[in-house]
Amino acid sequence: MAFVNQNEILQSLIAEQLVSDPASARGRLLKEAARLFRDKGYERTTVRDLAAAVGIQSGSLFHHFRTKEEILKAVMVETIRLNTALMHAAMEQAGTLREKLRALVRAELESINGQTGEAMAVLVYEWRSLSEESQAEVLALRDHYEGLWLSVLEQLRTEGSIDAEPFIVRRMLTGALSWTVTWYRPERGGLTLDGLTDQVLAIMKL
Amino acid sequence: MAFVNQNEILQSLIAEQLVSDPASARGRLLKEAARLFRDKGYERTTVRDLAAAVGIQSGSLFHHFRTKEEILKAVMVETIRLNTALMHAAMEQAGTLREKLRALVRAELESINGQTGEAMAVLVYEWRSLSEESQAEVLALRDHYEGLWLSVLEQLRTEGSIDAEPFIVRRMLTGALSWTVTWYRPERGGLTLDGLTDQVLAIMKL
DNA sequence: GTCTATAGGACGATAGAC
DNA sequence: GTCTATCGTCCTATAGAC
Repeated sequence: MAFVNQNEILQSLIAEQLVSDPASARGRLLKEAARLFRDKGYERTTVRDLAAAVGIQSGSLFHHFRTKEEILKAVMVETIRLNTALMHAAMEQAGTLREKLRALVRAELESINGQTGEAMAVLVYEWRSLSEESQAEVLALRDHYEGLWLSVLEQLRTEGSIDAEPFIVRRMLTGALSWTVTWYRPERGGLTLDGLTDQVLAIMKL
Repeated sequence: MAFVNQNEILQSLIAEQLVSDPASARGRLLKEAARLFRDKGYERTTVRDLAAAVGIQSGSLFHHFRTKEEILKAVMVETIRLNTALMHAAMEQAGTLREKLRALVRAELESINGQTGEAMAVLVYEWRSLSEESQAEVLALRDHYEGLWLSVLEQLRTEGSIDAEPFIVRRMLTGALSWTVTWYRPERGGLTLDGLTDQVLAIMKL
């Protein structure tokens, strides 16, 4: 990951209009929305809270988004787009299969506990707040992301490096890694993101 | 687990008034509340929904519980009490350390995906809906439960059977196992609870 | 693109009869 | 212990001026 220019990836996604520029009005609102949705939950966050966080009145919000739910959906969609691109880049730099798996674990831990952590938590905890139609759209985006994982795990299975079913391994890892957001505090405690990645791989029979 | 009489444990907890009798008015309400809170979320579940689920009017609810939040707290408290007792019994029947770990994994998967699954999901996903004072009370109860896990994992570490830090292994397992509620469907697919337990242990380096 | 003002409805909780 | 009726509050979203 140290050799991937994460900012270059972000800039190219902004240029393609796949994610909002964090400096734009829309981008700033989505950033604040992610924080509020994670901290208070989607239902307990009011449009007044959202508007106040970017310094406007609640009525003005509806000039940018038609409904409150559209804001939640935008947070999720842009987060998946960004993280899929980051993960793809991280994996391509890895050589062996084992290194690829490590790169995936490291990148997902970084997504969950780094800059996009608030939005990733929203993706997990506020899933039910999304309408069924929106859920279907977001799920379609996730398929690419999950495909990266499954491809690596299936190859590890084929060469005999893992015993369990690849899709089950992926689901267990999804739960284990996303749960870190509830307890991992890099600032106090001394465990770095690389150290945490080491621990995950030390638990696994590889 | 096959030799533990789960119903006997439940009956003794009812006798000690640590959990409500599922046949009582209070017990039936808590069961319906767990289902509604899991399906729609705490915030989106109204007191009118809760009352309708047990066939009374919304005003009548407040004869049994002072506030809506008190219902959420009761669901969580009684669920932890029951599952701590079940897990304790499951572990005592196991011989070796490795068998104890398997018993813990099996028991937690059963809590999450069996009868108390709805309430266990509420415990994870609706945690933020609880006031800070209530959170502290429920956390105190969880300490016993977590102590059972840590004791086994630390012994496994001492004998060299696991490489990673016990408390990190437990947290990864918490995430992985609780996440199964989002995808594991025993009815279709053929994977039994024992099969799922096998997969979890097959992923781990033991 | 932001403001003020408010429509229109849903919510948690209470009061008092039975 | 349940009912009916309703209070007071908060919510999302809209309307129209600037």
